[in-house]
Amino acid sequence: MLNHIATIASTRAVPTPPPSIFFGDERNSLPGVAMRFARNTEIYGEGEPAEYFYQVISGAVRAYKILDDGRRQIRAFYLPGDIFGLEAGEEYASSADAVVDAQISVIKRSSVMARIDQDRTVARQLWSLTSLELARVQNRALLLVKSAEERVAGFLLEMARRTASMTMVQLPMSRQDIADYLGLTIETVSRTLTQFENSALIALPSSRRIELRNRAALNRLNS
Amino acid sequence: MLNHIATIASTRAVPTPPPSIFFGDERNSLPGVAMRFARNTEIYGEGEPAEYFYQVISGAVRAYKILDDGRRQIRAFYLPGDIFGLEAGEEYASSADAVVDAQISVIKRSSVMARIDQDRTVARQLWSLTSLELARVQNRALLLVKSAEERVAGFLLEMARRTASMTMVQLPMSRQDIADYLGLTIETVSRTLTQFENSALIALPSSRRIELRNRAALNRLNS
DNA sequence: CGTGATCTTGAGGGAATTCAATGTCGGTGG
DNA sequence: CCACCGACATTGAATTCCCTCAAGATCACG
Repeated sequence: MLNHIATIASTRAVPTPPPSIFFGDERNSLPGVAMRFARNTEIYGEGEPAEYFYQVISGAVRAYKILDDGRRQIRAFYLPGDIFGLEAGEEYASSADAVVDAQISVIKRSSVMARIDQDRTVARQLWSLTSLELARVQNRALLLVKSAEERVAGFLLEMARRTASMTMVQLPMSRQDIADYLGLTIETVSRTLTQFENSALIALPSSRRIELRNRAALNRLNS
Repeated sequence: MLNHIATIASTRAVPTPPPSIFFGDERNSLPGVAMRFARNTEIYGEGEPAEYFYQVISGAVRAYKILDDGRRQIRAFYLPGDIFGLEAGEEYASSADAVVDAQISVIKRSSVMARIDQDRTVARQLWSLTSLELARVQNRALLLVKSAEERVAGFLLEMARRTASMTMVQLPMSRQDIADYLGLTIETVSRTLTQFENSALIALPSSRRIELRNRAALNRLNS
């Protein structure tokens, strides 16, 4: 929708130095091309030929699917270091766009596939990464059968873990994004967060900054 | 829980002749060893070292996870022809047991991995199969954010497609299994089915046999 | 300082769960 | 053969949790 031309410097702390290589070992790596995507711009669309693999350098990406009735399901958030768009099939199964202005390393799928024959570790990495993605989706599916409290607690803990921050989580995404990721409404997400605040599980210095004040209790909710 | 010793012949029609090979092409296949698992017996447990890959020959298998509070989430049902237990990591991420008495073809993971170096198609197949599993889980996650009607309709259509039966679906699993798969209660599943019956979308000659009488309407619910 | 986007809060309603009772089916033993 | 038994399934009534609709509040930005 909105294509901000200006490039906004990401203020979120990058937890791990994003590797500049996609596949292979250090001696024999496949470098990607860095690209910039403005906030809310599409990276690829569902059903398009899967010609590229991607890795987040900075910013954040969401993969999503729009249902026939207009509802949106966010399938994943990708943060710096995360690889996405790894399709074994010929087409992307989801759409992806930038949550905030993002730097993305892009590599041609065909060049990775060509490397498979020479470098056996590449094939193994493709499998590993897909398997990791599978585990992530299984975990989200687990969230989706739980109560709103459990879902939000699980989300906060996941974000804290992935940004490697012990207590302070800086969210790049809106409440609507969180709601569409957790299968809840924006109001329920908001209410649950204020409830957590009232119970002193978290503090909310601003709507996008969340301080985890009682990890043990949150973990208990995560059951 | 119950370990029936007697082997009950599966009465469910096998939709596709289950292939006897796991990996590689026809000339160069890796055969598995056929094993029998009685109803409700465990095939592997979550956290155990992933030493084998499996393929269903006959019967049905469920992969599941037990939550801390005792709830059970069924992550997948595997039917004849389906391959499961394909872990890239060292441990199984779910438990698996036989829904009904089942014949399972078992192959050592290490023997498959050894074949990778000689046969490049094996690596590709491992990736492909994991990617297929990923797509299946994404689809289930999509179901989990929908209404009870939509979930049950989606489940029926999925089962019809996978058993390649146009109208009559023979369910190997109980209502509780379906409920744990769809993230609903057993009562809601039952109520939704009778509602479908009253609306003439399905017929229920017995609780485990379901005739799809109005696919178009079911598809519409699947939105 | 105004404006639109985002977020929070409130009230009411609805869908699914919970709790409880009844019904049905298949297998087994009298 | 049929009557009983346990497992499984259906149905009903009450409750709960989350959604919907609506109104304010807050924030970012021009």
